[in-house]
Amino acid sequence: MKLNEAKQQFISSWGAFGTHWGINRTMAQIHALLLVTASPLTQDDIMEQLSISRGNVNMNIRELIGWGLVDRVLLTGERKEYFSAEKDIWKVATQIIKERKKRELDPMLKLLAQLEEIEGDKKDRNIKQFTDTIGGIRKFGKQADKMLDIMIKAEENWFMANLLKLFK
Amino acid sequence: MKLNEAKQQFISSWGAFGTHWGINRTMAQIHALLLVTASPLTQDDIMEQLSISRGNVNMNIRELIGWGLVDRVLLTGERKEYFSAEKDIWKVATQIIKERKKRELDPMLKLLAQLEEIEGDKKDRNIKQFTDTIGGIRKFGKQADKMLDIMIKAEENWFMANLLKLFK
DNA sequence: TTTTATTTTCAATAAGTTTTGAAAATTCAA
DNA sequence: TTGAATTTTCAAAACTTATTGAAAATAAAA
Repeated sequence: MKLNEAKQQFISSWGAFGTHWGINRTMAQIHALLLVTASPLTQDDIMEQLSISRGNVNMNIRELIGWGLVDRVLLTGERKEYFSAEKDIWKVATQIIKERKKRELDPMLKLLAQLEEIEGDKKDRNIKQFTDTIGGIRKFGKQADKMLDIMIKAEENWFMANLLKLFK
Repeated sequence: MKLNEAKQQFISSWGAFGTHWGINRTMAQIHALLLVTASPLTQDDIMEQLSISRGNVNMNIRELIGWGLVDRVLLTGERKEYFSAEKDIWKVATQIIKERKKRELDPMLKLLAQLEEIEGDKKDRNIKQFTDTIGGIRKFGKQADKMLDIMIKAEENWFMANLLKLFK
């Protein structure tokens, strides 16, 4: 397999993969393209390589920046903006975990806590089933929350450890 | 808050939550409804409680059965089919992990292995960037794969399952 | 300042996905 | 068998989300 063929395949699969995770195809494809490209790219490069419109690139790039997965890069002497993706997959993963935790898990845990404070006779079969299920989900969610914090910390420490090595 | 209000809220939030995970709103809502309802329900019950069509219930229930999250229940003397959801959230989670691993992670790892076998000079900056990134993602994916297997095993193993209950 | 390059916005439209509902198929009892 | 109850299917319609592209805004150069 040739490099360009392989790139195309990766971009296309990563895009399809994304749709199973509530991420839009194009956003995942742009991310994939930036992941496997050594040098930063401009909006025009991305438009051309993925055959998509300027507006589409612009919106999705900004979304990726919002997720902390892509950075604007300013090349000296260049008028255009360039973009590049974090290549360390652990950093990518912890960044995604951090964001999804904040956007989804945290609000869900808050809601579940409220739902457990239900009025009525705790002996009632229906009420019991409800509070038991909600309680179970909440406990599970809290557990997951803790575990993810540990993963994030581990990655940050690893990063710090490596950063410090540079100064030794 | 009253039971029915709380149920409605849970169903609606669980549905919205699902859309961020590539699951359709209705499927997640049906799952939520079955999770918080003590007794099994018929298609008609679900139609009524969620105000959706018969066809919609039927398709999504079958999808949920395909994911191993919902079971058909036959009540003696009843002509209609009843449906109920697994209520133990750990079992729900491991079931989802198992399925997604099979449907998404395994094929992705297979593809990444192929993409690493690329033709050309390994010293070339572009080729190096590509194989490094793909290799990194693959290593990470394999790691995740192992970790998920451990979680699944833990849940399936009686002793470990009981040990885990201490943390639930 | 004016001009030109570049980025951003957003209404219109295209594409994709979900839902409906009626007809067909199936199941079970009489 | 036949017929009523129930489940399944699937084309068409409704709804949702993504994409385009041209116009407006912004930034840099002349």
